[in-house]
Amino acid sequence: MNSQFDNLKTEKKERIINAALKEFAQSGYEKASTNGIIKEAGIAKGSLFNYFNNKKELYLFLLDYVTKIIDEIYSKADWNETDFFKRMSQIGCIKFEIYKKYPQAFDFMKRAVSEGATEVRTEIEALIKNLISTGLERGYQNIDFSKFRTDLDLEKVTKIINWTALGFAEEQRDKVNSFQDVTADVLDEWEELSNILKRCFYKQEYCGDD
Amino acid sequence: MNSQFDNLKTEKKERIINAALKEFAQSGYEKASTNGIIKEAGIAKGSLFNYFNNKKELYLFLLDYVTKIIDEIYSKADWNETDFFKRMSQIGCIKFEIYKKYPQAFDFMKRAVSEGATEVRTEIEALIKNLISTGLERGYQNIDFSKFRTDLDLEKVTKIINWTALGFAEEQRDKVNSFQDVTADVLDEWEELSNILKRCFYKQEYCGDD
Amino acid sequence: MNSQFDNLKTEKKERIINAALKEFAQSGYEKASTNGIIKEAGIAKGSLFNYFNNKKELYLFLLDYVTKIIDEIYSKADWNETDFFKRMSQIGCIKFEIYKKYPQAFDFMKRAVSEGATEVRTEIEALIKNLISTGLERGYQNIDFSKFRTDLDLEKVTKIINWTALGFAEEQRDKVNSFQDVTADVLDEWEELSNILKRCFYKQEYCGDD
Amino acid sequence: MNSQFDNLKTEKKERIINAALKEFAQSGYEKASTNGIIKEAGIAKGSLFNYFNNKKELYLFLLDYVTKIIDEIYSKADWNETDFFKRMSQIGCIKFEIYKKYPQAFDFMKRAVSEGATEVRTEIEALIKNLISTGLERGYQNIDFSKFRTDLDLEKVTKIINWTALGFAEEQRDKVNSFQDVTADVLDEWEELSNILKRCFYKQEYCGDD
DNA sequence: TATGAATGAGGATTCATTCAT
DNA sequence: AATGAATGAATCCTCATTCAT
Repeated sequence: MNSQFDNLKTEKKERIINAALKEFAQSGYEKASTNGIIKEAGIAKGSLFNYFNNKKELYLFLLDYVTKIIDEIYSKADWNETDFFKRMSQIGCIKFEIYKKYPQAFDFMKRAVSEGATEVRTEIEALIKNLISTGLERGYQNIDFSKFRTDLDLEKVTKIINWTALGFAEEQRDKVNSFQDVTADVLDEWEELSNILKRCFYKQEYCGDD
Repeated sequence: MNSQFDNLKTEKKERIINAALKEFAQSGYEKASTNGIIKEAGIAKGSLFNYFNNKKELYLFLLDYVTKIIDEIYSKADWNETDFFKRMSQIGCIKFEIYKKYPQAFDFMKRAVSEGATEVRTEIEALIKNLISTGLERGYQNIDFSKFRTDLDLEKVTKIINWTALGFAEEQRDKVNSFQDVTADVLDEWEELSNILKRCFYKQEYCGDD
Repeated sequence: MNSQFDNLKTEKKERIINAALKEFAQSGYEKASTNGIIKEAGIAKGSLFNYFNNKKELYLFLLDYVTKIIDEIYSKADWNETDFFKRMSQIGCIKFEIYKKYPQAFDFMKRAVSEGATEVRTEIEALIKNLISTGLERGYQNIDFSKFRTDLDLEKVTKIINWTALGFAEEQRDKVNSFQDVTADVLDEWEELSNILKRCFYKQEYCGDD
Repeated sequence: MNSQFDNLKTEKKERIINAALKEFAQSGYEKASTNGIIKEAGIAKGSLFNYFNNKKELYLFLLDYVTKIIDEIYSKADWNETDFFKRMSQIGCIKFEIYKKYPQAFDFMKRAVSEGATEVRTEIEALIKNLISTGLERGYQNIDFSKFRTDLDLEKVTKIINWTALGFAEEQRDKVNSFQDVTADVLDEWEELSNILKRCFYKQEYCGDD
């Protein structure tokens, strides 16, 4: 079980976690090599299987680990900000900060989303579903929806905005591939998109560009 | 070569193609088992390698096969329709029709897009690049962009619409997972989204829900 | 059986024989590909197995074929020449002539001698033994052994000469590898070796260099 | 690498080495079956590939192994012996002793010399070239060539003697095939050949049969 | 008689997992 | 608790041989 793994020194634990995240992120579940992990982590073959009974258990542990990191995003957000677009920008920035801190975790998660291995797909999908639902729930907390035009279906409008944000994020990710160089440019471009959306979906008095 | 495969009876060819599409869609390139394919297709171990010299060649053949199916979409579209949203609906419907005819091909393509295997990634990326460029080119052919508001950046606006369409399609796919039962409902829902977008992005005189 | 093969047109027979000789010479028994043979010969897969029940039978047929070619060597020699060294030179020259006519047969034979495949080794060894014994028997026919010194064991002396000839031939083969460019030089060098041997093993009155 | 293999118990290492030598000697590089080796050695399928990454590496290891055995021959010879024939006899005897100790190694080497597999041919040829050059160099070390007649080309004379020795060795090997029973007889026969050669090639004062 | 598609045993190699130390 | 050698099922692929046409 994990009790044995938990009792390890923090440094060793991190070494193992990072080695495993990296390997799974690079190669996907099935192709990831336990040999690669133990080599990178500098531990013995048997040890890995002492800590985690098998590959799947290790993968699921990591899935749980990154979930906690994602939770960090939400715990850091300023839930008093009531403007929908400002909240989105804020969360985007925090995501980015955390990415710089735990890059492997993000690469792992990115890979997990498109993971095809039947052995773990179910768990990943459940996690994603959960993440999305609680994410939306928390993401919409304290938002002042009264700024939106009342002649448009609010649910649909927020969907359009979310899809736009998602599409934009995807586009940026494809463009940079490693989040190293992105900063102000990306934010500026998002600002422009935000303004278009605001002008369309907000009541006229809230359309100011600030 | 494929000459031997081409000479097979249509029924057998389809059995093999579908078995392979299914296996690759489920497991990805590397983990897909040729054993699984021949078992599902009901052919002998060696036969598959008579038809295709190796796994990669088989995969590339399938990639070509689905490309042709995608081309079918465009060849069936009415390129005289100048309204952006009507064109999108039309292509969406055709896509859907073809999906019902070749469901595995779509799952295969979906998987291919996020395929990580280095052995075939180059080919996939080339194909995608080609698909996107000719796709956009053809997709925007004859569109009357003068209907759009001139005070908004047209490029960004079309991006928002495309992301919305993509996000909506994804949502529907996740919802139904097998496209068996969806029809009018989906179209109605898209119509509603379309109307919101039209009201926001078209000049006022074109916002009629026609 | 071979009756079916025998009834083939000469041209086709030769095409098949040469293709097979070439393939076996290049790749050895086990690694030789029946596919390679039928492709080179321009016949159908099944045909080869109509003519010869299996790979081994084909190989054995070729072994027999080249044996007949070797017999040609002896049938062409001038058996009235009684000088041991002149006879050797003569046979060497004839060998060389025939090599130029049937190069594949020689390459095949060369490869056969060092063939390791257990499936055919027995037959090859029997053939070689037979070739050597009848070869020696015929090679020594009509030779005037009275020219040799009587104080040396004749059997041993002829052995030494044969080993020298063999060693020399081997050396030349390694040097040229394809018998294309060898001619006078080789003969001259052999002449020199012959003279040394003559001076040692012939009675003094026969040591003249011609 | 070989570190894992090196750490094995001597008995197991020898079992594997001998099994592999035997298989490669019998079947040649390409046709040699790793299955055959592991079966003969009594180890698991995967183990062989733990010790040696692949077939080629195993083969190259064996090539190195037999080279060391050959070096043993030279390290045991008495390099103060200046008589050419005595030196040859001596090395011949040592070779024979070692053959009795490592029969498979000799069969392996014999096969290697005529190995056709392109995958290992380069390495074999390099080894042979090295073996021959250092072999000749060491073999002729301290030899008193002044014993030879000066009216004969020394280079050619030594060649004749070497070819004779080689031919004789080959003859003996073919005769006994397992070297179990040969001893004094062979030496006696070689002595007789030596005497003939000495009487022909040495200056008269050194022809004593001692 | 000639064909070539179909077969399947066998090839080398990989890798998660076990277990004696 | 930690180790790493041993395992063997599963991987893709080859090829001599068969057999229906």
